Formats: sequence, C-alpha cells, structure tokens
Amino acid sequence: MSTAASRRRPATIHDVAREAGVSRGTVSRVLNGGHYVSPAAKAAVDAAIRRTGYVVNRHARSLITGKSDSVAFLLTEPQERFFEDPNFNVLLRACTQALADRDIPLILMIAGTEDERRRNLRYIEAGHVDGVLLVSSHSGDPVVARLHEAGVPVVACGKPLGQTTRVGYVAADDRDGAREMVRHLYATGRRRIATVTGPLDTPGGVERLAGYRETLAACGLPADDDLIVTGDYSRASGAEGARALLERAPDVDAVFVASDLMAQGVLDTLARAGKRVPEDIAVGGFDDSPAAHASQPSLTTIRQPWDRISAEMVRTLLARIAGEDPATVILPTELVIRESA
Amino acid sequence: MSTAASRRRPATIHDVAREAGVSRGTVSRVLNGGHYVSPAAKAAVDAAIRRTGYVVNRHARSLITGKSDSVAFLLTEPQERFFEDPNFNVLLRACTQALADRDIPLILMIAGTEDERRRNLRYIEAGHVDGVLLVSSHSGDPVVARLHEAGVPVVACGKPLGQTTRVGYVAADDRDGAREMVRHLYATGRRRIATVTGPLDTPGGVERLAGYRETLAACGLPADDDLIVTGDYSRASGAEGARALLERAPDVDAVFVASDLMAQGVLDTLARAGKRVPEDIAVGGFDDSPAAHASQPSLTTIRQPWDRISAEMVRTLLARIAGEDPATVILPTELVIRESA
DNA sequence: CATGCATCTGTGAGCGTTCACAGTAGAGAA
DNA sequence: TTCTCTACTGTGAACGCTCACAGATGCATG
Repeated sequence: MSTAASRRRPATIHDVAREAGVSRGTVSRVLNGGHYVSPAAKAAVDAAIRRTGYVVNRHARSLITGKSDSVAFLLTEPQERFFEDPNFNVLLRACTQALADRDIPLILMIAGTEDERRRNLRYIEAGHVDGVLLVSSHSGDPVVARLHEAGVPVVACGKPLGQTTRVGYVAADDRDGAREMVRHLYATGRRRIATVTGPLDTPGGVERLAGYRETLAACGLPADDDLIVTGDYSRASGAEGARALLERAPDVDAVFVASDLMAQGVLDTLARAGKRVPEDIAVGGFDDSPAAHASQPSLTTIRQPWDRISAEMVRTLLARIAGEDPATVILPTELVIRESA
Repeated sequence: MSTAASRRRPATIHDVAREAGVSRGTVSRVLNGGHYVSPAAKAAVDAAIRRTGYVVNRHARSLITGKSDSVAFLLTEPQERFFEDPNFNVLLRACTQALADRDIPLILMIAGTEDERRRNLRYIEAGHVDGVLLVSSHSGDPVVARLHEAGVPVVACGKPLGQTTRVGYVAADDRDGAREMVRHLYATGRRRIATVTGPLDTPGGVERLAGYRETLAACGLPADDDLIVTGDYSRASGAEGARALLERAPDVDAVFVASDLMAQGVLDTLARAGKRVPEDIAVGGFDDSPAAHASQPSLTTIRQPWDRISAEMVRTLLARIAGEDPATVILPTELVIRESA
C-alpha cells in the first residue's frame, strides 16, 4: 500500500492523513504542536510523515495564516561600507543561523540606491515577510519610518538616529567601550590622547566620541578640539586623520580610533612619519575586526559581541512579531589588549 | 467609492477586478504579461491597481503555480573561508541585485555543519525554492548530487570537482589567469618561478597549478617540484609556504601565489627574511581582493570578473529553471599590474 | 449565410493548508 | 440514570490566486 515519496508529486497532508488513517485536521494538529491529539494518533502521523517524506507546503500555510514565516535582512548602506566592514559578514552569518535554528529563512535585501529601496519596501509592505532585521546606520533613514507606518515589525542594528518613531534596536555599548579604551590609554601613562571619530550621523560616531570626552574629563585631562578629527570609517580617512593630528598636535602620545579599519590607516601614516607604535604613540581601535590581529603591530581594540547582537536581534524581532512592544537591548563590549596600546 | 488601500486588509485581485469593472481573470492576465487583454481593460486594471495599492499575494500564486519565485544562495563552506574571502561578499551582493532586477528574492543559506546541511537540503528539496546558486568549492560535495537527484536546478560557482552528475557552473578562467601571471613574471625577466597553490581539492587549486606548469613548459623552464608548495588559501599557509620555498630553493626570484590572501602571508615572510619585493623576489597573487592594493607593496594579481560571474550565474540558473540544459560559462580573467611584480 | 479564426472576457474549480465548529466517547458528578 | 466536562477527531469553508474552458464578438473567407 504505502509507497515512498514520489519525486513528481510531493506528498500532501491528505496523503499523510490517509496513510495514518486519520483526518487532515489531526495531521495539522500534530504539525502545529500536537495538542489535543492522542498519543496513538500522533505516533501514526509521525510514522506516516516519515514514510511519505512529507514536508509542509509553506505557501498553502502562509495563504491562510497570513504569516510568511520568513524575515528580511535589509541593508540600507552605500555599497562600499558593506564590503569594507567585516562586521556585516559576522552579523549576517549569525542572523542567518539564529533564524535557521527556528526554521525561518532569511531573505537578503540590499538597498543601495533609491530604486532598490523602493522595490524592497514594496516587497516588505506587501506582507511578504513577517519582520525586518534592519542594518542602516545613517540618521534620518526614511526606511525606518516607512516600515513603522506600514506596521511591519522591525529591529535595528545599532540605535537609529534622528527617528521620531519608537523602534526596537540592539546595540553594543559604544559609549562604554570608548570609555574603557580611553581609560586604558590613560592607565598606561598617556596624557595627550587624541581621537579619530566615525561619521557624526552614525550612532557609533556620536557615542564613541561622547565616551572619549567623558573619560578625558573624568581623568582630569583638558578638552582640546585639536585632538579630535572626524573620519568616515574608511582606511583612507584614518590615514588622513592621523596626518591632520600630527600637524595640529605633534605631541600626541595616543589615538583612540573609532574603527579598526580607520586604525589601519592611522598605523600607515604613523609608520610613514617614522613614529613607533606603541612606543611613541599608542593606537586603540574599535570593532576587533579580523584585520586587527593581522596588522603590524596588532591592534588593541574593543570587541563588539556580534554573535550576541545577532542572537538578540533575532530574539527581539520574533518577540515583536509575536506582539510584544519594541525592545532596546544594549550589550557590553570588551577590551582586547594587543601590541598597539 | 474607491478608497486608498487599507493597512488592515490588503487589496486582493477581487478588489482590483471590482474597481476596474472587469473579472478576476482579466486582472490576472494583465498581471501575467497582458496578452489577450484589450487596451481599455488593461488601462482600467492598471489604474485600479494603482488606486488600490494592490500587490500580488505570492503565496496564493505559488500555491497554484508550484513555483516559489525565489532562489537560494547556498554556501557550503567551513566558516573561516566565508569571512576571509572577500569574493563571497562581492558574489553575494551581485547575485542579490541581479535577482532583484527580476523581482526574485534571494534566500541565504549557510551550511557549515552537517546539521545545517541537512536542514537546508530538506528545505530545498521540499520545493520551497525554484533553484539554487551553489557556492561550494570542495570536491565530492554530496550536496550537488542530492540536489541533482531531487531535480532542483543548480548553478555552481566554480567547477564542482569530483562530480559524476552533470551540473551547470560559471567560473573564471583560472588556468588562463595563471598562465597570464606566469607569462608576466617570465616577461619581466624571472627564471626561477615558484608557486604556492591552493588546496588541490578545489578547482582554483588544480587549475591554477596546471596553468603554472603549462606556462613554465611553454617558456622552456624546467619543472622543479621544489618550486611548488601547497597552501590552503589562508594567510598563514602563505607565510608558511614562503618559508619552505626559501629553504628549498633559495634562488627563487618570483612566486606565483594562488590567492591574494596567501600572497599577504608570502609578503610577510619575505619582509621578515629581508627580501625586497619586487627587487629580489617578484610576487603575483590571484583574486584582486581589496587587500591587494592595500598591501605593502601593492599586489600584482589576477582579477576575476565577479560581477559578470554573478550575472551569469543568475542568468543561467533562470534559464535552467525555465527548462534549458545545464550550461557551463567560463569568463576571462584580467592581469592587474601593481608594485609586487 | 454559414464557417473559421483570432481576440477578448468571465466562471468554476482547485492548489494545500488552517481554522472554526460540530460531534463523539469516556469519566466523573449530581 | 443523566448531565457536564474534558480530550480528542472529522468536516466544510475559506485564504487569493491561476488555469482550463466556455462563451462572445468582430471580421474575413468560403
């Protein structure tokens, strides 16, 4: 009677029901938690599922439940940033896996251009995904507001700046990480501590600068605008920033750089200027990217807990989808001491 | 009468039909190409769609067509490789965009462990995607055979080694790229040309080594096994390979390294050994990764046309889904001359 | 005037699920 | 006994769409 699953026509819930000698409803109940099903029926259904190789048709299910059982990973960044920043990779991978653990596929969306943004929003607003993991660090991003308006659950990576709507997000404690690094530089005897910041329309740029300022004040060091230059997270801007710093304040003995990539640029410039690191100038980075321990000298930096960030993003997004209020999660960073400071 | 799309209940094809004063069938025909529809009806439907904000429910469509209108991007690689190799990023992004142009969502799947592999295969075999973009460089990958057996259209990135089944793939011309690099080294006067290969169970490892050998022979240089060391694409293995090379053949004047990342390792070792690049030893890489022009000295390398590779992968996969036979596409590489050779 | 053909349109059926509801059986309480 | 409650099971009706088919129209052809 029973036959193995045919490649041609995949087994349906009907086939399973017939095979198990029960009704569709019972099979469906087994599929959805197994409540109100007798042990005997459940066993029969399980066996029938195994025999037929049945896999639920998600389209049919989604059609009636109205849920898609999938979420979007939406990246609204200019192209370069995506490639230069290794954090995105870690984040993407960890989110994919955290979702896979719950059997939820991740749909990757990249909105670099206005046109792509429109297309992706259309897709999302049509209800084709249950929620959105948003990676978008720039302030005033209209996507956040649009999604909120459409009633789509969203969890952002990093605090979305300049938003009037309340949106859940998960972030590392940028400010405290910066504090910790500057405290470390101070503790190792540095007294003229400069900084190369990130763009000031990103949370990382703003918060890390704030942590730097706070700690300088707390240590009793004077605030000096000559010690602050603004970068854009690129290696080139780090190199440029270090040049400016050396010119404006030749007596600097430490630089807190708001990203490892920029720190590479800083190291380039310092090497070219004949400064020894860390003997003449200590350099502290941020991110603990793979480049951090590959650089010469290896980089003392602040590790962001990307695995936990991803896990929390997925967890809070699913909670949001289940009806909970937007949540904010701030995760602690960790100082990683290597050669450069 | 007509009202804007309600956030609560999205417009259905019924709403559009009523709004346009036609039947569901006509609306459906407009949606699917507009054949056998009078201009007047089409205009009315288009207007109604715009007014209602209608977006097709893909689940309902998929339920009846049996197609999901989505494809999977399946990565079956050990974790490290994914992060270290910038090519994956380029590939992933370009594929996402090429698919987005055709309004097809990309579902990202990562199968690092056996468990993940099983889960992803189950999902794919259930027919939840129409096809698979496969990134898996190791030979004898059982995934290829499984997918083929399940009748799922597949296009691989790079030639799948050790497969008995015929599977379509898109690849750069590794062998010719290697030839070109070795020819370049020869043309600039080098006569003791060594190589650090990739793993020999990957197409890149095999083909680039073959190109190296061919060109040596074509140039009338003797084949010397002391000049060949095998790496694993990691920076560390490049450093290790260079050490072995310097010991076994102290007179080498050039190294063709099968990846930029390994070439970084080679440069590290050479610098430590006091060798000048390119004066004492020329170094040629492969990939043209971002690191190639960031290294000291910048790396002469072979560029793989990742944008075209992605575009071709998507194109051939869609053709395969449409019923065409598996296709093989080989794309030309390009020599990029910088400081190291 | 019938016939054929191409173009256009509406209708019913059905894709594979879940959900609400009705119904059954058995156990315990009144 | 009879009633109520709980645990379990089956059945129709959707969900929103496409597809096959039947029908209608207009126009050229025999």
